[in-house]
Amino acid sequence: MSQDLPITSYALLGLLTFGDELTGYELKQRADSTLRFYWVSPAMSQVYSELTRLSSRGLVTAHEADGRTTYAITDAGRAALTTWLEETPAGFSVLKHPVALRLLIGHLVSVETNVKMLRDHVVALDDQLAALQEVREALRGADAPGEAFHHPALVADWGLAHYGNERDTILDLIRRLE
Amino acid sequence: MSQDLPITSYALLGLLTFGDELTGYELKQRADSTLRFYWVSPAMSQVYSELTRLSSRGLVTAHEADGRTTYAITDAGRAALTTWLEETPAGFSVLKHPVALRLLIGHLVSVETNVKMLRDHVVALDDQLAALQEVREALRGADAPGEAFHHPALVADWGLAHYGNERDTILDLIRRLE
DNA sequence: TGTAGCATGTAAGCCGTTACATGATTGA
DNA sequence: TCAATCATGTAACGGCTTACATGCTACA
Repeated sequence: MSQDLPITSYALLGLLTFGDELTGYELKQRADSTLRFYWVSPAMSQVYSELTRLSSRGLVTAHEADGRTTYAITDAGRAALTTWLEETPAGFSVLKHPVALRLLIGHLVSVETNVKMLRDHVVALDDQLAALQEVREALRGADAPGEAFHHPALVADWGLAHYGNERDTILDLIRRLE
Repeated sequence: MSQDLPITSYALLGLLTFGDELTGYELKQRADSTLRFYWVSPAMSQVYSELTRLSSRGLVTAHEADGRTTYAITDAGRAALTTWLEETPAGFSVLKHPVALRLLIGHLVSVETNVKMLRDHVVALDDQLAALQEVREALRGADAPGEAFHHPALVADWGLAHYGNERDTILDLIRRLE
């Protein structure tokens, strides 16, 4: 039955479980607005190739109209996702944090260089938080337990806490460096 | 001069700035004990190939003795690292969090399945925290400002805060799900 | 005596990115 | 009319992993 797929492929398939039918282009937009905070937003070209793969396995169906192709998840797709969720362990998260990596070897540069990097990162975190806050707001109205966007809302709250905590931690580090 | 390298290559080079000379095998162990919390711990085979690359660019020198080859950073290596730190922007962190991704589509499975996944993740976080705590303890004695392991200690504290905060957030999510 | 750790690599292959290419539609 | 957005791909390539291979040393 369903051989396993790269996680990104399951992720894209998962974005099709919210009741609508999307083009590759739209799926990429959805990935940009949600997936990128906890996973990665795959390149446009990868979205198309994953859709081709999912389609070849019968996990999505393609519908063509006016030169655009929309994709919908199939029953087999939903089943594959469900068994993936139920039967494979999640595995630990991977954090690739260039700021932490650079601070690790901060002895090579001046305190000011390190502090500047951290301050810039706080600004980037503020941007990230603002973007995520917008996503969170968009879910209001359907985010109660049992409603369509309950889980996305939980994850968005998680993300807000995550990036907010990181902001606090960085501000603390700046104080310790100065 | 120094073309740029993949970040992992800079990371490994950075691990050689703490005053000693390591074999590929030992470098991998150092990566496992520090780098993996904020970046990735490259596969053994990649450590060797990165060392070959760094060596071919004159950023490290190899010394052979008793069938083991140790590597030391060169002045050119230190210079390349410093300009990298000073002149290229850090870029934002990438988080690949399978637990968050799975929770996003948690509507496909039961509350119990979601809660179990989160509980398992808390256990994994505890392991991670314990390992990082050990690393942090090993730095005591040379972690004051100006001392050799000041920056690694700062980053370790960051990591402890990071994973500790995540633990709290997950416990909160479990409460909201139940 | 055999297993675990030390030590060093090669080869194949996948995931994912960037660069390249094309064309329609909409709005300034 | 020109730029931005929508829409869909192909090709090349790099980074990184897994699997495969080899051999030595220390220890239970």
